[in-house]
Amino acid sequence: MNISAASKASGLPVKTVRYYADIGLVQAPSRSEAGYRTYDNASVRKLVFIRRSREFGFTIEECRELLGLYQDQDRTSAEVKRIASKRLEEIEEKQRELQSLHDELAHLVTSCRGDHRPDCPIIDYLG
Amino acid sequence: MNISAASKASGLPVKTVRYYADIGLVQAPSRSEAGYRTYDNASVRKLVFIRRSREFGFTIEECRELLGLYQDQDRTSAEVKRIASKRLEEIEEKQRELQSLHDELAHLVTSCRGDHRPDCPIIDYLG
DNA sequence: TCTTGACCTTCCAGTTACTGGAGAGATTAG
DNA sequence: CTAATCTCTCCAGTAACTGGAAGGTCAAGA
Repeated sequence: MNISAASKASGLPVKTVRYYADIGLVQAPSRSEAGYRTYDNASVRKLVFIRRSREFGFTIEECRELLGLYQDQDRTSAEVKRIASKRLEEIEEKQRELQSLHDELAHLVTSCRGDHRPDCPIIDYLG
Repeated sequence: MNISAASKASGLPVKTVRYYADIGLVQAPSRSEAGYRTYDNASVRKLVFIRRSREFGFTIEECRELLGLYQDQDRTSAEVKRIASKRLEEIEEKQRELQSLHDELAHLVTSCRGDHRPDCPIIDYLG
């Protein structure tokens, strides 16, 4: 499999596939005689694993940890759960932030007439 | 006012106050004989305006626009409302994303026993 | 007067996780 | 044989700062 096939199979852009090997997140792939990267199904599975982890918002370093656990037959589910719970708390924290931001901004937007005149509660609030 | 006083008064780090002038978001402040930046109340008000706008998640470019409107006596509230509504929609979009992420991850975390064994629905889901 | 410590300056580099593009070699279809 | 498509490496840019080094300035106290 050349890189574009691995890209399609994994759902990651070609550039990103290269990048993940550059930073050592995945093993550097073997090369063809011409120097082309070649991928097998196992590599693609790891790339998919990373893509899904990234979609959950895990950082690259967390993906590194998770991938390590994925490949470790002696892992404990406690370790995985710890990392996932941490991410879950971050998500919840972000949700709380966004909620209060939303409420405040929604209130301002509602109370702004949005006409040709300069009076504006949004500007007043910010200034 | 020297930069650290302006920093305290505006609630922005010293580095950020300098940065905002470097990128032309605010006017370059006047300098003392020794080359120290000097700030007045009007500058501080603008910095506060930017800080609040940033807290709402407006980008620097949006802050530039908003600050322009803030200082424009001939602005229309419609223009301000347009920018704020756009941001509000982004927040709502992000909230929806986070909500589905949250639900999925919370479900996985709940169903993971988190013990010493390797079996883990989180890892299974990612892989 | 000297010194110490807190400020201030500029400039450069690093952060996160990619993404875009240039220039050049390889491969494949027609 | 040629044109299109891949692939390679390397460099730079993104957003919005943040950290740190090297060095100048200022005010207070001994």
